[in-house]
Amino acid sequence: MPELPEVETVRLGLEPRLLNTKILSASLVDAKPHKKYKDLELSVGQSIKAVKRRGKFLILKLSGNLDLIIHLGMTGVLAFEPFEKHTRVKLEFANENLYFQDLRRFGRFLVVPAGNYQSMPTLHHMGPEPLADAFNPKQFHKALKKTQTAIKTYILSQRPVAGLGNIYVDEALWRAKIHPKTAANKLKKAKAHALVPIIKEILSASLEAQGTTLNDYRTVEGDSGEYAAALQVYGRKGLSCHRCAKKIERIVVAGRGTHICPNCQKLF
DNA sequence: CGCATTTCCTGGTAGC
DNA sequence: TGCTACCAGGAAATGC
Repeated sequence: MPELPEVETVRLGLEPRLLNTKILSASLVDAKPHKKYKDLELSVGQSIKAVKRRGKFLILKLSGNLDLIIHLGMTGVLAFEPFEKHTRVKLEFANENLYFQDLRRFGRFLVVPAGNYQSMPTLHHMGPEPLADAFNPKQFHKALKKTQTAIKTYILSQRPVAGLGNIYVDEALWRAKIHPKTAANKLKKAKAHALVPIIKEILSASLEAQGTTLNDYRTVEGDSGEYAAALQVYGRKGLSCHRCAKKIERIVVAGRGTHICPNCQKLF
């Protein structure tokens, strides 16, 4: 599913084609106006002045002091060629159209006043970008002190750091030898510190591979990401841990399928 | 406020 | 074979 490397790959594909183009029409296709598809008509006649990303959200900065916010959810795909099925949104430009496909309708596509994210709590309270200097060991350790929530759950909340979803959080915790149920404020300082460069390395490597394609995710050009081959725990239930050869297990944390090596990741 | 649980949504698949 | 039940999960809503 689209997490930071996937969304950034999509952003890079969109930017050169959307910059300084005018939205001629914005229409819902097999979707009704809803909290997740809102105020699209306000984007009509506006020009796209920047194509940004914050965590897993794409933010198109529009000329009329508006932001067009796109979240790919689990199955969202953007492309300039029409899809056969599950198209939800079509944006028309002078020379081409942008289509949004979303099989399971977990995605969002909405227009808000620029920078006004009050109605989007996750975006509003989002932590630092993981590849930026603001995400550093000292600050991360400080953030983890704020709650006793399980470390995996807290990272998924986007508050201590932005952009990680179920795949990369499992990968990072395995690399750092941290059990996902460890209370955030109980994590040893050394472990918290170690997790920071690990997160940066995993996300950078995945971005280099254009992300992880398991099922739906595609680049704007329709290509698959190649990072799936590098996954160490996610989707490897019953297979051998690449570090100690014990079998990878699948547990549930905060209602999410969670992959761990029971030998490398002990809960203290 | 903090934290846990439920909801949304649909194609694939396990089980009978 | 054909049906039902359940699973996947990001973010918001709801519950306590």
